[in-house]
Amino acid sequence: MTPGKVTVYDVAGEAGVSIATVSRVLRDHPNVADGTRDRVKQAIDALGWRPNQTARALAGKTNDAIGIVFPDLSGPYYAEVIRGFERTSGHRSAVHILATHERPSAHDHVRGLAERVDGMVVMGQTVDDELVAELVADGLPVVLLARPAVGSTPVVATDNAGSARALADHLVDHGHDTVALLGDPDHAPDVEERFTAMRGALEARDVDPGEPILTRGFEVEDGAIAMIEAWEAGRRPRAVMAANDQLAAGIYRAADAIGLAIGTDLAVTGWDDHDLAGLLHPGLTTVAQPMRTLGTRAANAVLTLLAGGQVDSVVLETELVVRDSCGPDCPLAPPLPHPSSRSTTGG
Amino acid sequence: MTPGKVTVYDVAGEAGVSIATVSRVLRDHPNVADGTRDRVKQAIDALGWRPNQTARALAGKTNDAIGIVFPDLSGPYYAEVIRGFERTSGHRSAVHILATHERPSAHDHVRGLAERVDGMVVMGQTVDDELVAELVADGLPVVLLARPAVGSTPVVATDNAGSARALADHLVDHGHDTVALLGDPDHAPDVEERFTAMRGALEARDVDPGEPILTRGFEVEDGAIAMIEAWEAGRRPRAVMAANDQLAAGIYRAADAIGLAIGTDLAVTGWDDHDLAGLLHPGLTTVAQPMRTLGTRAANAVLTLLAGGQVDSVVLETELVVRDSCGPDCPLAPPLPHPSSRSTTGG
DNA sequence: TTGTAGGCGTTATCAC
DNA sequence: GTGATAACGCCTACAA
Repeated sequence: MTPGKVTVYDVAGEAGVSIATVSRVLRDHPNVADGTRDRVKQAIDALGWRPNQTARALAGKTNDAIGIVFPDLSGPYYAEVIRGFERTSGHRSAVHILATHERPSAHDHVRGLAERVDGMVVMGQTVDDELVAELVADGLPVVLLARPAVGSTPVVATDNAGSARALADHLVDHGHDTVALLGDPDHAPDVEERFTAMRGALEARDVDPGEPILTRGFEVEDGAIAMIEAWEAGRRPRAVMAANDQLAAGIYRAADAIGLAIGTDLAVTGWDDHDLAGLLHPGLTTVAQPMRTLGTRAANAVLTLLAGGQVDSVVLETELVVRDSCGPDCPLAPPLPHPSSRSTTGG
Repeated sequence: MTPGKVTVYDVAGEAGVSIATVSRVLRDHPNVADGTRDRVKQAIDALGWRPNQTARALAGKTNDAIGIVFPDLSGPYYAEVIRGFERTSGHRSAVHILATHERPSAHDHVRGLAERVDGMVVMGQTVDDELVAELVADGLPVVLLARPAVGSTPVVATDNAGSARALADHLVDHGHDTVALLGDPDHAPDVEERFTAMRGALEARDVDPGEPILTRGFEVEDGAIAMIEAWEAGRRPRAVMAANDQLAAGIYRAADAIGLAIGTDLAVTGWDDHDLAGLLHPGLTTVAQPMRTLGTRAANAVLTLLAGGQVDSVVLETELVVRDSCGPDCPLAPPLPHPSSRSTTGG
């Protein structure tokens, strides 16, 4: 049986035709007599033949695959993007997902991936500009996702600056006059964008955020540690804007340890609208990103590129999700103690 | 420039040798004169040659890649597994991640992936037994992850039954005598295992869990909806054991809507020890799985298989994480209002 | 130690 | 319509 070993030659022999004809039938080429076509088709599934993908790729055609490179896969963010991506592109190509995890070998892995796909999506700070440029120069269709532009390569992104400013303004409206930023802008371009916009909005209202409280990653634990250390070092913000929801959750934990009440003693905001964000106590004020749409758009973009089309960059809207962690008596927050009306399933 | 177009022939020409020698140098074959080796190496990086992976694979050798198939990528579970997996195998091979999302085309995608890798890890209910058997029969090294065995294919799994029983017992110890199961056992073999064990433990203590409250998925929203519907249908459990933490979080939401207090009116347990589980209010009692280790073990297993070695199945220990959602005055729960001592970064 | 030549399984360009 | 046959880029006996 072992269907992996059947080749065009076997099928051709079985059907009494040449391999060229088998190939034509496979690719639905018009110039094949109906009778022949039937015979070949019968031979194909009699033998259970499936064309060897590697050989097909070598012969100069397509890999029938698209690659997507992520910095990491944890958190609520990526899974949804992938979902959107696969829903859109998965019917036409295989999707190879690569997580670089900031490994030094990332460069090689990306290059390796590039050889196995027909197009590639690059998300965040995973691949440096130089490599992106090389890939593009090699003729590989590339789409950038939530990442600064490189040359004229199309970018699909979400609006960081707008919501960042809105969030900062909202905090100032609450009366907070000492607010700090918490995260690691150096390892995530979108975080850097957010921080820059937040700082701008705060300074415009005469609030100086000072130096960001640096974290060593973007997990709950990282946020808790950084916050506690900052506190012990004498930092006394009344409001902290975290780079994402998990770091924000870390602040909840730190507040617990320090003896601070979130919302009253210390305002906190996050980013992403994590699926459990609304169930924290108090509910976390954050920013929702259209993650699945991000994936869908990226997929459509590569597919268009593959088809030889032109793609323009897009910036998708983000949405403020105001709950209670931003401060007491929030004019925008819903009334319930556990604000939970917001759906997490998204669009 | 375009390095993608350089071939062995170019390098051979540049170095004044044959392609065979180039190939030998590349593969560190011993029988090459030192001088020749140097000349070839210089030529290689003078031209920036990188062997074409597709051609290499076609020539009958290796794909330099391992595949890993997941049912889905959302939730706290998979990202960690992948992390462990890539840490271990990533230096030696590329890793192709495939999420099937229960698509009907999953079968084809898995077959397609099988052609591009040297070995494969299959997690959960993503691939039916028949296909697994086919792949194995075709000679592909396969490792099963958190999935029922198929033939003698090695399985890496976590202990579902033990912790499930412990969790059920703990609930009964709390005095709960009407407990329900919530989830979708039909679409996740590990959930089925947990439910079976829970049911057994409950019945041994004369508690009848009745029919599980069925959900349509494993997201927060799915849990909330199912719980509310069950309540409206007259179901009145005093304790609910959810299949995972997200569904459990959904119960928190439902409880809010219904007007029930988690921990007192309604006990809840989850599974996975989601990174925010300890920050829910009250903290969620759940079960921690060694997710990264799961990935590490799986990776080691395929690597061993690739090297021609033998691999035995393993079952990794899981750990009860008792917080407050299981009921008031829990003898095992930590004293703080927001129990948060447990690290989420894992081992 | 090094080179020649025949695959690996398709696709695609020619003739017929 | 159909069939040889030359790529595609590399690996690897087998020779030299």
